[in-house]
Amino acid sequence: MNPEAIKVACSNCNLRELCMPMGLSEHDLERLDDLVTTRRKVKRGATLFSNGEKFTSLYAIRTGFFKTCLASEDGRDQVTGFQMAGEIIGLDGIVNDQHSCDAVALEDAEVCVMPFDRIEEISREVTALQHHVHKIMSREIVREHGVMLLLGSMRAEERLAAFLLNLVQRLHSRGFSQTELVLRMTREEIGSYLGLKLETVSRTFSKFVDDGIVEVKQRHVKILNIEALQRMVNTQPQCH
Amino acid sequence: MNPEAIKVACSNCNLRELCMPMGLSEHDLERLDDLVTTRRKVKRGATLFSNGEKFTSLYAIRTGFFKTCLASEDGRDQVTGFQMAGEIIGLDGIVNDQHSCDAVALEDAEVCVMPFDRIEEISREVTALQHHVHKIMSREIVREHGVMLLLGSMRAEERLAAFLLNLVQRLHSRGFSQTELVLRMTREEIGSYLGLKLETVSRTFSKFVDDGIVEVKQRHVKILNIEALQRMVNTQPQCH
DNA sequence: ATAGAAGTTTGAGATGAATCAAGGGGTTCA
DNA sequence: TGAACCCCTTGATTCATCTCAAACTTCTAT
Repeated sequence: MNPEAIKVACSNCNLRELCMPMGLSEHDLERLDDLVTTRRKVKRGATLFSNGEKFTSLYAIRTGFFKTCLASEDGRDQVTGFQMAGEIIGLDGIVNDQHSCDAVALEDAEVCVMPFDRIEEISREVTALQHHVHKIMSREIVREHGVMLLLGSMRAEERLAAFLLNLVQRLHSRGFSQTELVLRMTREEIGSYLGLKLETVSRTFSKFVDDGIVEVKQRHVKILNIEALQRMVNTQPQCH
Repeated sequence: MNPEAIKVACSNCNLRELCMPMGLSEHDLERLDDLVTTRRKVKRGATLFSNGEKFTSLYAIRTGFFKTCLASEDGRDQVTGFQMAGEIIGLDGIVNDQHSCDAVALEDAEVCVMPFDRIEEISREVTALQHHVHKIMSREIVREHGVMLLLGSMRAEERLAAFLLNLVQRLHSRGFSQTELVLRMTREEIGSYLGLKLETVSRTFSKFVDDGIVEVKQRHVKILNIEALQRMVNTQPQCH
């Protein structure tokens, strides 16, 4: 076993509690170590995969930050998600053996390449992995339900509040601050995700600042009143 | 083998090309027949499962029509999808072992109950089933991407056009007309799905009628100009 | 260092959809 | 068969967000 292999091994990875190995026993974990054949670095702005490309693998993000986006021929564009360390991307490619969106690195990143036929192979033998793969896909479905709720029924402030809470919660579970975050994406990308124009995102940030709910210095955001954000998301504007 | 068993068997089901058995060989198909333990009838207006309920099974729709919807405590409500014969519902429940949305029958319906632990068990032995389950989940993820694009970037007319085209296409692949359909849901439910108010849905239908694109008699819709609908969906409104 | 590009903020005005309101039509169930 | 209820349509008005525009800030690359 060469040093690189040790470095790569899922069983030694500090993301194992969040990522593919989650919930696996010591013994099962060893089986996972032959799953990740290679790692791949992706420079900021580069794509990990893009629409139409042949699907071969899922990717576990080791470091960095991605967006996935749909771009239809006619110029419509929709960011469908932002992904950070420990999260799995590429699930969209399974159904048609080709990817149906683009995955773009928003900062220099590194991913673990997991060939999907290997995942299916090992899943047949390791029940815990099989179940975990199902959970990962189900989680993505449930996440998207939440985005549909956001896009279908929330107003600009509520959307941005939900977005910030979601980001900060995911960062927190990775050991980062519960109140401070650095946005890796532009206002336009936030807007695309939230179904808003970049000007509206900017104005809404400004309003939050005026209301003393957050501090914003460019992409650095400090949440001063997390309850206010939670109230916005959880409280349907009252009928009268 | 009793007559009921024969009637239930996936291998004899006329939906097998659309549903769980899709792509399975004769031989593999036999294994599926012990998957569906029971069937369940659901009256119009009744729920197949609801938010918070323990997850045990996926359901294949044999007859009838469902909506799935998210209802948050504060009264927000979002229809996340409409499902028809041959489609699988319940995938949302896998991740947390409990359902995270409600599935409501919009007309009297019958579903095949597929215990999920049995699915996982058979999947380990029947590669084709394993792969098909993955595809079903991936397809749902991709479908939801499409809804996000719709909710995030389309205008009312475009949303309704996309909705009608999607419905009619799915009905067509089930042997129904390519141009006529009966809506099983109210304007309000359409609106909830499309992120619009019911009045807007109604007005948009009226506009389509005025433009000679469809005929509408209550819930009966006849598409007169399918190209016009397609153009609406595929053409980004021009900047000037 | 500096120029240019990219990203952000803010203002003013336009607009599409929501809201409020009322009336009509179907469906369902007693 | 009739009546209540639900659903749908349409009009008038309001409002949130978009669009257009301009200026400013920060990053990037030479």
